[in-house]
Amino acid sequence: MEVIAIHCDQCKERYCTQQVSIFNGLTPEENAKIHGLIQRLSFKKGELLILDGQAYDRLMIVHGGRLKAYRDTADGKQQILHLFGPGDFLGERALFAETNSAYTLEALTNVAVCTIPREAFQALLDEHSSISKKILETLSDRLTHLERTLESMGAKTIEKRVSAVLVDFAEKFGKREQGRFEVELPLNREGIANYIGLTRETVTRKMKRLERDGVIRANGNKIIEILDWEALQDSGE
Amino acid sequence: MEVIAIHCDQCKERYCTQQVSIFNGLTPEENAKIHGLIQRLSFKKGELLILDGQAYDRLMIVHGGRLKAYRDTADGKQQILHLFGPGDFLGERALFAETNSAYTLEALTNVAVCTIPREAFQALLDEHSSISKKILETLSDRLTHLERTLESMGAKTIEKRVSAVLVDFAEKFGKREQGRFEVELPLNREGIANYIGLTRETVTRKMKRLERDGVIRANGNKIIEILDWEALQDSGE
DNA sequence: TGAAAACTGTGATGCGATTCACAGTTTTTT
DNA sequence: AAAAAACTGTGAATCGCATCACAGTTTTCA
Repeated sequence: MEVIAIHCDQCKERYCTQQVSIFNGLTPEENAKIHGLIQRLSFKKGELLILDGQAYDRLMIVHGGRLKAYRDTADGKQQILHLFGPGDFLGERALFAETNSAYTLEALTNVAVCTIPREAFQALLDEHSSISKKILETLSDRLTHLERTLESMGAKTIEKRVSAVLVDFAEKFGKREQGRFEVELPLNREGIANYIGLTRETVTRKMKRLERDGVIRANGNKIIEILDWEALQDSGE
Repeated sequence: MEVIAIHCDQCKERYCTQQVSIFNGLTPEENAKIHGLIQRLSFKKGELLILDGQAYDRLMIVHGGRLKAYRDTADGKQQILHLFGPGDFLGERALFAETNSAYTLEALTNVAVCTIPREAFQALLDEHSSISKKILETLSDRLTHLERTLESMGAKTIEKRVSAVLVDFAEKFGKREQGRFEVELPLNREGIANYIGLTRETVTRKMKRLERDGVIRANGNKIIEILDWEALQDSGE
């Protein structure tokens, strides 16, 4: 897979600055100014946006689509570290030092992103403390989330790990539709396995069991309906 | 165990503001002003500073000693999430919202801490963007660290997990002395097990094996000497 | 729409971490 | 310095996840 950047012309219509919470509360002039600093890019499903270890010095904001951040491990697997969706940003590490990326970033769907160079963004931070605060808040949330993930990996039984990741996906990617709560899974079974440190087969078996127990219902491979939210959460605590 | 706060009179002499990187680069007047906002406390080994779920609205900066942050899990174990030492801060979540603590905080040694109320600290952030940046940087580092931990928990073999945590401790708590590199372990075997999601016995066995292989040497229960840094790191990647 | 590709489900087997129990050692306390 | 408390080491049995292999199903793409 190659790293290809395609300029996204449709994106010009809707500014990231209006879609992304870290830029909330800015004046129209400020918005316009920031808009001038932004480069908009789009990528096709499967493309790699950043490679592990590659130099990287921009803040990236996800406009639309889904991304996964992962590292290849010694035994040939991927450890998935984060999933990103619309409104999420990444690359904040690059804001403080000349660092290389700590992971590979892959498009799970077609995606549109906005990027801002380090210098420009640092200037923004100095001028607008509200942006700093938003970013602090987001990083703090991400830490909390990672802590929860870590907790579920360390102390929970395997069943609970699977339940926990489904709850996780449900909160981020699920939606209520005609009374049913459906989640379009951002990863296939193997991806889920790589996310929570299990094998594909084990994830399959545990999810099947949840289905047999009436906790979830599969609708094809990618969509699950959550039937017994309670049971899913309980087994996660 | 009770939550007891003892005022630390010796601490008055040395200000946190001079010891902690987030306050670097401030003028003496600024320092004095911040100093007025700070409450200094000390705790004895084993005391609980904050309980999981308890309301908490201050930023806490570790002046001296070691702390662990953990959550009790359903199966009666502790999942240790962070270890804190001098210069570390915590409670940043409280800066953005009325949240309750996400974990219990316990003193591993006698500790001295400084705390700043939310409002005062928010005002500081507005006035000094350098502080914001330092905190952003620290949170970003903590995320990176947590990502590494997560990776090691998900994809590495158990041996590698143990090696990885020892490297981790060595970087944070180790020191070179007369040519030997010694680490005073911040946790006992059970604590290490709770940190990396294994059992006490397994940690014991893996560490014994590392000792047999000449990678480390135990000096009592609490201190290990690292003999083959290379081997320890390699098995961590 | 139909063929190809990707993904999922499931049985059998083995390995290795957990569990349990208790002896041995280190550390703390007085 | 002695006694108590806390922690560590180790064997044996068990349980559960990983592995391997392959059939079945879903999704993709022409």
